[in-house]
Amino acid sequence: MLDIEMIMHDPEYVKKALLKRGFEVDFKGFIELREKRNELIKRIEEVRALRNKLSKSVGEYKREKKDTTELFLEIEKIKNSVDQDEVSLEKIENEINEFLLKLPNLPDEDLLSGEKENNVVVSVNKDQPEFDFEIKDHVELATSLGLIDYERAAKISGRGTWIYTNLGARLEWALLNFFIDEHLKDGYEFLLVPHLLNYESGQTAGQFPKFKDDVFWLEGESPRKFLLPTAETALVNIHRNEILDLKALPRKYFSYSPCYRREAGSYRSEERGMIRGYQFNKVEMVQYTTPDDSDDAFLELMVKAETLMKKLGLHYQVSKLAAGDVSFAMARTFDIEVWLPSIKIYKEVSSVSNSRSFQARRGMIRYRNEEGKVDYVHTLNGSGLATSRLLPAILEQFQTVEGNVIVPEVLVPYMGGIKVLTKVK
RNA sequence: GGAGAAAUACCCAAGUCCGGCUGAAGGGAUCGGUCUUGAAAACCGACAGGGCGUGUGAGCGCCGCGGGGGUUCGAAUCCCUCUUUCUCCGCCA
Repeated sequence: MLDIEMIMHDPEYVKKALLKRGFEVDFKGFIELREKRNELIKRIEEVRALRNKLSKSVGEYKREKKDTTELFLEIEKIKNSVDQDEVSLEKIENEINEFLLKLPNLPDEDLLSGEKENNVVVSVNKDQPEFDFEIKDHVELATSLGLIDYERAAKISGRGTWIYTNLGARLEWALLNFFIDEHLKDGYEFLLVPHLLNYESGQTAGQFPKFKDDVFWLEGESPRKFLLPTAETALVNIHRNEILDLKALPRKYFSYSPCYRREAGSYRSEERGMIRGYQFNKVEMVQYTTPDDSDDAFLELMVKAETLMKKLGLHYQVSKLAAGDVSFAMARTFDIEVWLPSIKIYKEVSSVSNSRSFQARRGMIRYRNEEGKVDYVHTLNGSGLATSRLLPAILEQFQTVEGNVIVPEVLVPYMGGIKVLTKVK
């Protein structure tokens, strides 16, 4: 949610900033609604003040055994005078709210405008791996090495799913455990969250109302619940409607969860195997900070995510997203994209974002500053990392001429000492 | 799933039967002070926050006793509804 005062004071600025991400708005109607709202509030409150005063007198009169006929006459006169105004006010408040909930976050000043094409690669780790043999893609490798079973997954679930089998399951779990240990070392709090969330959580995170068709809803649940599309949705909601102590900031959390996404219509031909599915695993980091600290926190999350990639020894690039490619709730996003040799494409395995006060405003997540004043926190999140996309990258980047895969050194302890994935008989 | 009980401020807790002098007793925590070499204890003092409207401002007003609605001149208190927590029973990993 954007700051209403900011819109009221400088609608042109907001309009221009949103245009950078390709979002067109006109605030004229909105400003009129706000003005109308304030007018109504003034009128209603005046009448209420008078009524309160008179009602209080009734009590006093009764105690003193005075006649209250006069008072009741007066109350009767004003009683229904603002009924219509109250109805209008409620309607206007709803309209205002709906409008605000549909506005995306303002992109940071330094972002380029435009869509994906304007993303900028800001750094690269290692050279593209070169192979002097014909490489296999991760589907071939996973199948021949017995790591993934796509067919039986289709049988028991449907398309867009897979089963991690044997060493495949172990490798996926090794990644998760490795990441968890790294975050614990850095002092982040480990939370395992519910996967079924309520509507308010989706609204605060910024998924709803705009993207409520992108998640899986549970039938027959009342109030309705959806499957979390990322642990961020849960983590960013745990302090909803709270005022945090300054001493409690920054808060640094991480969680592992499967991520459930409908990905309606976004399936692309090169996205075979486990590049895009209805369910994938991810470790997610979230920070709550003061506004002053959020830029540092962003860097910290970035470094943490990149460090994991470096320790795995993968070739990747970091992209600074253009305003139009930054998601609805975020002011800035850097993606870490891993190289997939078979399709010669970099695919996102981590997305580090600063929402600034956008989510905090939606969820009334606040803190008390040095002067004792209440202000919104900043929320940030970063994948650390999406394992289900990492596994294909590891298979492809670390494959050998024999069709085996070298296990990244940092994962070997988590694999029970297994250094190479070879074909099982 | 069934049957009960509850939700009051940072925490505990009174008030709810019998609606008005209750924006809410009391205690703890916290903060400030006295005392002390320092600390503890004791004592004294402060301590309802938050949202919204209005005003340059001190302030004033509206809404706030889990959320939403209703009854009433007036609701923490009465009614409806939702959510959550606890206890018991059933079922189950």
